[in-house]
Amino acid sequence: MANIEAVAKQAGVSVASVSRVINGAAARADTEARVRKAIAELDYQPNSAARALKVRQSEQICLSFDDLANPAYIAMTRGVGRELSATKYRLILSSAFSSVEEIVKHLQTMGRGFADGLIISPIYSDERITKLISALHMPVVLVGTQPEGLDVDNVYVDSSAGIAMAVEHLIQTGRTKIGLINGPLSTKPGVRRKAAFEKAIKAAGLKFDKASVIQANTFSPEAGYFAFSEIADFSKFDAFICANDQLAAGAMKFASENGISIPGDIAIVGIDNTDMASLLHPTLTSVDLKAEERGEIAAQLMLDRLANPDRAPKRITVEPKLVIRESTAKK
Amino acid sequence: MANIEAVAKQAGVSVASVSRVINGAAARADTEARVRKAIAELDYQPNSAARALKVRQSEQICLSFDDLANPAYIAMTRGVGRELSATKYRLILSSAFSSVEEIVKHLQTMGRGFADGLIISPIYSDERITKLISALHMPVVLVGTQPEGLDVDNVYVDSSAGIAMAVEHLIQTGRTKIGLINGPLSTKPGVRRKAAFEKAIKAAGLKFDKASVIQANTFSPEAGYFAFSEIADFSKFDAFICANDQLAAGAMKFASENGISIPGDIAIVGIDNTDMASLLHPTLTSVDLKAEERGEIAAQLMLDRLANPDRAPKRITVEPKLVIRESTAKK
DNA sequence: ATTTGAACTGTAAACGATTACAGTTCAAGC
DNA sequence: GCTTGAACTGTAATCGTTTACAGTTCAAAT
Repeated sequence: MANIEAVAKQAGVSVASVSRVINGAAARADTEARVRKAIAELDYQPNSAARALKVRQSEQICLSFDDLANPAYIAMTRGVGRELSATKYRLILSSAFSSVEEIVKHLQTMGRGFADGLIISPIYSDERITKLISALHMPVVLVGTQPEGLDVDNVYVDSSAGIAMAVEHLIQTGRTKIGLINGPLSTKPGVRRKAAFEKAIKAAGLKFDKASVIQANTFSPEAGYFAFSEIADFSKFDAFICANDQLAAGAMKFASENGISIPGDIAIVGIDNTDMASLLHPTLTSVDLKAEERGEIAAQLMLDRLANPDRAPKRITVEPKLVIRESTAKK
Repeated sequence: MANIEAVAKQAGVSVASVSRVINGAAARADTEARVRKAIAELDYQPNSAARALKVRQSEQICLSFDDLANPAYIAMTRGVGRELSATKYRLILSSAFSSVEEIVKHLQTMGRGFADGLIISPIYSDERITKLISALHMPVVLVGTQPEGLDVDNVYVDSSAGIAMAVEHLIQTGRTKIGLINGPLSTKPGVRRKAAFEKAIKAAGLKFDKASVIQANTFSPEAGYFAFSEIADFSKFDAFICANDQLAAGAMKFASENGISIPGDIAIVGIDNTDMASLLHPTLTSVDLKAEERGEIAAQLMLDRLANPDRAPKRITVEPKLVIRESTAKK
């Protein structure tokens, strides 16, 4: 494969001139023409490793999250990808972590300068992760709740506000016996949603009952199905908020198989407003946490930070939005 | 940031020794200990660009496909990612192409050696792409139908056989007036599914009517919904095969909104057997094209090829499987 | 024709690793 | 203590770029 020296020789100029033509610096018209011709003749492509070594930039941005099966993260990836596609930066994906160990290991290999920046949306909270992130010699944008002692660019969505909206909406449509199908408490969203739910219930003037929170052990449809199947007495409830749409979909499946009418007997609201929400039957009321938009914003923050390394960390807050559909129609 | 020379100085050895310790070559126990100590003290991480330049390997594999919104590709990504996660290779994602132009442009920048291999699953067929792939100085694994004149590693699923299974199943459950909601004819799957459908209908002894093929203009739920909404006379049909699950989901939504009973009036079978198939109402019979498995196999082929650059191209065929659910229950 | 300064070009030194090759150390066997 | 060969270590060249700096060209102004 031809290198820059071969091109220079072919064009009868110096390597410096070739480099300048490639990188758009000024050159005499005929110099440029000869270089371009030589490049075409030799089918030359600059070596990106050599360039990265010299200019100390990889032109790659790494996106890291925990669960490639979760549509919310896919949406986020789409947002990041779209924002990056018009730039020189490439998107590297690191995902499918099953444990905190793997995340830590991954973050450790991050230090090798193969990426210019890291956009990370961790759902597990662990001190080691916090420590490693702050030791990273690289710009970091954190999507999600910022842990204690970390001060990096951050895009945040107030999911508590979203849950409050959901509770309010359920009350307005005549429900008072509201439950929560929550995700695992080992995750940050799990912890936060539970707290937000309790707060919202109390704020609405209802009394909070611990038994109204049902823990699923993953954020999957299967877990939602199982959670519903474990409920002994559905008469205690007239509505459920589910910690994400997938749990909601699973729960609705159990309901339809077991003659529980939605929204007649039980209203359901999901979280994330993923594509499936409008395809389920009945269509699913869901709190849109704007994953795609958060991805876009994260990418913008990263690009901004890369252009401007010394500015103070920013935090951008995204407002959730309740999208009302059939699954919470008035009784 | 410390480099290998700083480590060497700190440890009182040569850079060569440091490099050898890092890369696992033999060293005296006390040399190794001192190097490791220095590495820890300086928080040293080898520079991957320098390494890539010298050893002529980027340790990155690029996965490229057209539509990040399509769950089938997400599943494929999961397969590739899982297979790669135990290796030294990182996964780069290139996606969200909207046009052939973008794909071509992308493939052109591919030549720069930032990846050691390319796994590509193109849905648009275009001569330029074929040409560029064969001009690529890099191992390529193609997921999908291999175009004329390309001879690279290939993982292939016989979707025609899958469609034949679907037709057969529909006939067995008492349907004879079968339609196809097809994807765009500008894509390879669109073209192939149409041909496969016609062939399967004839093979089953039914007579093929051109009007039974309805063209959607994307592979999305919206397009499926719209396709169904354009059907003037549903009495001409008692079943539809949809070119993917998303089209099927959209069609089913239209049906449920318009009092068309599934499977009572119309049976539906999807293609891809994505996660949503079992969550829809009724649950969706679907032809599993094994996207995740194809991703795994593609990654294996790539790793094998990287370890063994001179072997002849292989083609691996995956068998589709019909997963029967409620949407095609007997009348 | 000469001056002048802008515009361009070439030389050579980096960037940070790997590795061939030659030189050194070291334990074992005498 | 000496020889021997294996095991280890260090020197220095190399990978393919970019870019500071010095040198050259060239058109316009005198």
